[in-house]
Amino acid sequence: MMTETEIQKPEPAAHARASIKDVAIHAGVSAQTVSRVANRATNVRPDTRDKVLASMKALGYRPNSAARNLKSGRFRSIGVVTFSLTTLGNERTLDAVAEAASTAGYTTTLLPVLDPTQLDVAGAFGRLEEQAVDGIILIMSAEVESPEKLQLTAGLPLVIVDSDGSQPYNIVDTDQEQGARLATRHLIELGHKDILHVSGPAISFSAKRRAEAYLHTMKAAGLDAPPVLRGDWTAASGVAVGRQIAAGEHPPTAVFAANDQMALGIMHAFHERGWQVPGDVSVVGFDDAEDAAAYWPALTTIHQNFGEVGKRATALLLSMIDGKAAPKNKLIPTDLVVRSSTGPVRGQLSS
Amino acid sequence: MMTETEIQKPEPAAHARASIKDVAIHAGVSAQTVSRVANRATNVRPDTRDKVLASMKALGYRPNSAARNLKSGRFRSIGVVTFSLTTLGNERTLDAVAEAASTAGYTTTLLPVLDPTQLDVAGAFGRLEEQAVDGIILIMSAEVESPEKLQLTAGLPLVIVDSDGSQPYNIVDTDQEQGARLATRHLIELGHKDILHVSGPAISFSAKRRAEAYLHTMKAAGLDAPPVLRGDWTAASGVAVGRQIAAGEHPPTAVFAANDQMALGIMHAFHERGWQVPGDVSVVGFDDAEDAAAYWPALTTIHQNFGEVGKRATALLLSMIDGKAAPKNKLIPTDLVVRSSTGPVRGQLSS
DNA sequence: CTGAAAGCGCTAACAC
DNA sequence: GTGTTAGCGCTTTCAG
Repeated sequence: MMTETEIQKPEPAAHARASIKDVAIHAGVSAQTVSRVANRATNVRPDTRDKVLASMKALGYRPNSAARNLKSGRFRSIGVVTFSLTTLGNERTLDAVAEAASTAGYTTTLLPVLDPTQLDVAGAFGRLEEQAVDGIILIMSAEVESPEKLQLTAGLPLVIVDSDGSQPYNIVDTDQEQGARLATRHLIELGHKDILHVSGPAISFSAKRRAEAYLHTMKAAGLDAPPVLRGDWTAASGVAVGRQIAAGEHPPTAVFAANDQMALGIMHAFHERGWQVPGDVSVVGFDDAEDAAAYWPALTTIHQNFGEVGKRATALLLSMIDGKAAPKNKLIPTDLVVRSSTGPVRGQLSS
Repeated sequence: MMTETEIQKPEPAAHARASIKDVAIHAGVSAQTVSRVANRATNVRPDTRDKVLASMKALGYRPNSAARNLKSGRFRSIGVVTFSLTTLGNERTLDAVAEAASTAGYTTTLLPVLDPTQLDVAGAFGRLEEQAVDGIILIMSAEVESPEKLQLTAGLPLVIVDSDGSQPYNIVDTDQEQGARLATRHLIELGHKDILHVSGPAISFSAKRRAEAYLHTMKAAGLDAPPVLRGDWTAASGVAVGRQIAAGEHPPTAVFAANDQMALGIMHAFHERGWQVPGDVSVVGFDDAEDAAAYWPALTTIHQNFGEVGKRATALLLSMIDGKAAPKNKLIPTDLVVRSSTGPVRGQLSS
């Protein structure tokens, strides 16, 4: 039981906001005039505007975006679906998306999918559409097993970053094939013949496309490609695979890792084994991670333009939201960044 | 001129959503009944519910969250203000925030501040409050020069991650002092006396607190602390500082870097110089970056529990949004992770 | 169990 | 230049 003398603040949410009406009353004008001032309409007399501005300040007025959204039918926010920010270059793409969106006056709403299999459940994906967003960017990195299920977002504009390209959606992605070709050719041009590829998880479209391009490029050069090894994108898996390579009977003279983190781990394993990089074996990565130049040795890698991918994806989505037609399936080219982890073939390794 | 025979879809935004009214008409019931079904109210006859459900499906009905927000006065979204996702552990904190928020049924809205000085402008920060969020988490990493200005968010619940602690806000952060003490003591216990500290940017509170704790710990052990060197958190700056150290006359036997990226760069510079780590000089980092174990050598570092920081910050903000009182200034402890970059003092370095 | 009415805060359209 | 009216889509009363 509570005593009646204790006055309890009744509002559950402590911040009771002043509405446009309150300001109107306070300033002795109509709500419409307050609205005009808030929206910087020109047809308000200066002294009226000042009066309203003063009242807004006095009452701590801030427009209620829910009401604005309701009127406009727009949320001015784009949803980004991710599985994890901490792996891969997802956060770099997200950063670019957030920046591009912000520049366009949009906010970015994170719609994390805690469990990838969730997406395969109709209901779960359907929930996305209830979110206060005008469109969705799916940074999936291919963890979705059956993208057909994405049909469920039929109602909202959707742009996919990273996909196998077989889906009827708008896709913006790094040109994986071109990048993998660049990496493989670089090694071939250095004279390497025994080039091993360490791929990403089987489920990943990017990994698959990089591996395929590697295979094609080897074949085109008349080289035999040894069986592709597989990591899970993490540096730890790179260490494991690297040790496996280092323990093998026929060590390659060069390794093309499907991402920089695995390349880092692979080099770690090679150092453990006492191999010189690139003296004994050359290593190329993929991504151009922020720290790649500080790895030991500085990593030769394929520069992915995550910023451009994020920017393009956002621009595309925004134009879809505006109902404009837009070009689909934009592929962003990569660049080879030669640093110190690759070199010409030298002697034969003593195993 | 357009021909009249061509029928043009008039909607600017291509996705015309069915409203609750449309469903009501389609199902031959009132809008209320549809609302009840949508909200899983129990008092609806099963066959009525099925009828409504069918209509919802047929029309592709999805509730409009703007309208809901307007009624409820809540957005069920928390805003996260960041300056950059790509540096530091920001994205790991963000990931944890997004996950915790999602679990609580909240969405996470990114409010990127493209230019840190923006925050110092009253108007700019004021805009945040117009966003469709119920509270704000500021992951500032101390790039704000005058946090007093944050007073401007008076209207919305606010939690700050990383701060100098002098502000009257709710703060959740890693226990920087404890971590830096751990790192410094570890080196001292290994017998090191010449321990150099490479700090982060002068503006950063974390950097400042780590440096102070290092200084205190050295002093407490009766050791002289050489002047603190300074990087900008990046691996590149680590390389630069590392080269500076490697070129110096009196090389230290150990270096405590204020973050892992700089430690990586410092080790890179030492390798260039031909120094063994930890044979000639030991290196400790701070953060326990995802790849730290794959650096060469595997980096001894201070594990920051970003996940816990993000989770706590979110929990705190959520309870503030619910108007509950909450403990403030929660500091999350760190752990020392000993790997292979630190060892006992050996011989004197030949310079 | 279901429906009708009212209103959340804002703005477009139209008065004056 | 300013006020009035109406309604965005939904939910919370209150009636039946």
